[in-house]
Amino acid sequence: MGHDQQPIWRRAATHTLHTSLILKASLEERLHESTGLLLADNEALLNLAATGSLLRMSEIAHRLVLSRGGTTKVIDRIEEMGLVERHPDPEDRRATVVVITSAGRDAMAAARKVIDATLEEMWAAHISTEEAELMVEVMDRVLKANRGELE
Amino acid sequence: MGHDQQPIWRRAATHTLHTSLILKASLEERLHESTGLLLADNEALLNLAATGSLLRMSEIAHRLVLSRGGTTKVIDRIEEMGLVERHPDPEDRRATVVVITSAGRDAMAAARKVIDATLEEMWAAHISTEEAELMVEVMDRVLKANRGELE
DNA sequence: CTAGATTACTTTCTCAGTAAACTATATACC
DNA sequence: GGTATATAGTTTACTGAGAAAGTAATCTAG
Repeated sequence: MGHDQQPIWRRAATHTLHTSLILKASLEERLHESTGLLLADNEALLNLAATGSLLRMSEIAHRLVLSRGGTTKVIDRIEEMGLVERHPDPEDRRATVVVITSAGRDAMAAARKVIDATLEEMWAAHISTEEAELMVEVMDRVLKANRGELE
Repeated sequence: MGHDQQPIWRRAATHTLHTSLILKASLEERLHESTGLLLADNEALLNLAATGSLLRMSEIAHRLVLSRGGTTKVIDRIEEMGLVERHPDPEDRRATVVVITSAGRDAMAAARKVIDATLEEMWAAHISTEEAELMVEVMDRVLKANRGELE
């Protein structure tokens, strides 16, 4: 019943975790349904586009906070769809560089539309600009403080 | 590099999602390592303890935002550990009620310690009381607005 | 009172992701 | 230069969770 007064920070954490769970699931579902992409696929494309279109596998793994094996599968998946290409790195023959294709850029744009529409409906519509600014600040602080927790 | 000015609400969403991802992974890892429980197992115990120690499978599924099949497995797991017991519901023989055992209450207390320690270190230490209060309010608003997104 | 629909739970199949073993290349030390 | 160690990526075995089919019990209509 309502008689357990929880510390405010625990309530903040559980509410945030729970909201993220629901939001992420909805994003994943709508994105997958309309583009065939998973959120991780889209993240990979976004990172590629934001960095001169070219990244090593290990750098992608790091940016997506994903294991190396998991990254192999993400790239397998979107390479199969023609959204990226793998090329050997001439400077280090152990490495593979991944390059986004123009189909990849198109897919990314389509994904952005779906994600933004969902985010506006489920998230932005209920949060003021000031609140959003504070959330960015706070989340950024927490993130920086825990950098290295998950490498 | 930094020339893509994103809308603040998208940045708020991605930061929140990313922070939640890291926090949840750390919680899961530390909890599992020190008690053998998964977060979902702990959630099930918490819900049982908070409601007279007794719930139906379907009610647990609903509270954990988990599929029915997933719930069967959560309860299988913690029943195996002796933390809960399944009993037939005398009022409806299709149903199963789950009851927390005293070992379950002990496990719950141990889990709370680990979780709170982690939360204090990774979360509470970097957020003020006012910020936490605002986060609860905002997350609650978003949650309520999207009630029913994921049933 | 009994045939069909619904509800509660479990089982099976599949999938995304991790961890550890494996292959190939690169670097360090002697 | 040659052996040991480290690094990049892939492969394999496993795990947690979802979806759909399966089983059993209950409810509803006629």
